[in-house]
Amino acid sequence: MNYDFNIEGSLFSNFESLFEQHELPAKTTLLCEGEIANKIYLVKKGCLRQWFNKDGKDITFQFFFENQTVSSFDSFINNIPSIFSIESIEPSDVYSLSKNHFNNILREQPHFKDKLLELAFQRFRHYTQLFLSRIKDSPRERYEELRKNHPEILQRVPQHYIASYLGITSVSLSRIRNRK
Amino acid sequence: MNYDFNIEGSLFSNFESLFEQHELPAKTTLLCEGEIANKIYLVKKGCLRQWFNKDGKDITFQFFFENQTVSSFDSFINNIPSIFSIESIEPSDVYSLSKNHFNNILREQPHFKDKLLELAFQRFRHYTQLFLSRIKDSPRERYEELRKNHPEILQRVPQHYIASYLGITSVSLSRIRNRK
DNA sequence: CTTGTTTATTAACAATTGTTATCGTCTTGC
DNA sequence: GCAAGACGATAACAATTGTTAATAAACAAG
Repeated sequence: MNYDFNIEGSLFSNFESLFEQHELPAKTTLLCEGEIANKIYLVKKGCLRQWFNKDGKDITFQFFFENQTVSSFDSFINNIPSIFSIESIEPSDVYSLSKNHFNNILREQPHFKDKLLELAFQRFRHYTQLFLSRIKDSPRERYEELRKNHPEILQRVPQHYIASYLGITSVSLSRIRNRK
Repeated sequence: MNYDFNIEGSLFSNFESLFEQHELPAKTTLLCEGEIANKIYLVKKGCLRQWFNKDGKDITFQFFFENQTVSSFDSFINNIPSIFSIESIEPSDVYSLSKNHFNNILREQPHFKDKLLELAFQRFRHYTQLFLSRIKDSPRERYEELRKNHPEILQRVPQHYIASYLGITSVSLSRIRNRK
C-alpha cells in the first residue's frame, strides 16, 4: 500500500502511553509534500485532510476524523518523500507515534503485523471503491453518495475541500447543490 | 484487496504443471459479473479486460496482457459474487488454476503467501496511482499518459474500450485524438 | 462474393463543467 | 471593534463532454 494509511485507533489501544499529545489550531500542517514521514498520527478530536498540489491547485483526496489513524505510510515505511501533505481542518487534538516506537511495537508484538496487514487490506478495499466510484459515477452522483453515506463529512468540512474531493470546482459543487 | 488481482506470471513459474490450458476466441467471457470466481488465469498470449455494467453501459477498467495473472480475487478468496466480468479482447491462450490447486500451493509452499502479499501490495500501489490520476488529470491528460507510458495498450485495444477506461465516451476520445 | 457486425469518425445540439470575477457573510486575529 | 481573510453563491462566457444519429471502413461468417 502507499499514499495513505488509515487504520482504526483500536489498533493502538494498548500502546497509547507511547504516543505524544498535540493540540493543533486549524490549518496546521503535520506533514508537507516532499518530506519523509517520521510519525503516525491518531486523531483524538477534530479532523484532518490529505492533499497535494496540482499545477498550483490544492487537491484534497481524503478526510480523517476521530479515532482514525493517518500517515503517509509509503513515506513512513520506505523512507521516501511523501507525495501529499497532511493538514488539520478544524482545531484538533492528535496523538503522534514515532518511527522508533512503531518499530518497537512491531518487534515486540507478534500479532501486530497481522493486524496491520489486515487493516492495510481494508484500506485497499476502500481505495478500490473510491477508484471505481470515480470511473462510474458523475460528480453529481458522487455528491449524492456522500450526502447519503457520509453526511458528517458534508457537515464538518468546508465546501471547497469537498469539491476537490469530488473532482470538481467549488463553483460547480455550488451549482449542483442548488439544482435540486 | 479486492476487485482485481494481477500478479506476474513468475509467481507461478514452479507450478505451471498444475494449470489447465485454454484457447479462447475473441470476446469470450471467463468470469461473469455476479458469479463466484473459482479460477485464477494466467495470460499466455492475447489480452483480456475487466469490465462491469453501469446502467446498461459497458465500463472497462483494466487490461491484461501476456504473463499477467488475473482473477476476481475478492470473489475467489471470500466466495462472494464478483462485481465485474473478465473477457478476452483478442483470441487468447490462457492457463487456469483451480481453487483446490491454489490452496494446495498455499499450504505446501511457506513462502508463497509472502510473495502473494508483496504482489497484492504492488497491485494496491497501482490502484492508488489510477485513483489519483482520476482525481488530478483530465481525460486528455490521461490519454496522453497512456500514449506515452503504455502505447502497447493503444495499439492492441479497440478504442471504445480505451474510452471507457479513460472515463469518457468513444465519441469524446475520437475528438481528443483529432484535436492535435 | 455478400451480409452483418464491429469499429471509428463526424455532425448537431444539449448539458455540464471550468474560468474568472464580483459580492455578501462570516470568522479570526489583533 | 476593526481589518483581513475565508467561505459560499452567483453571473457570464468559454471549453469540454454527453447524446444521438449518420456514415464509412474493416472484418468475419456464411
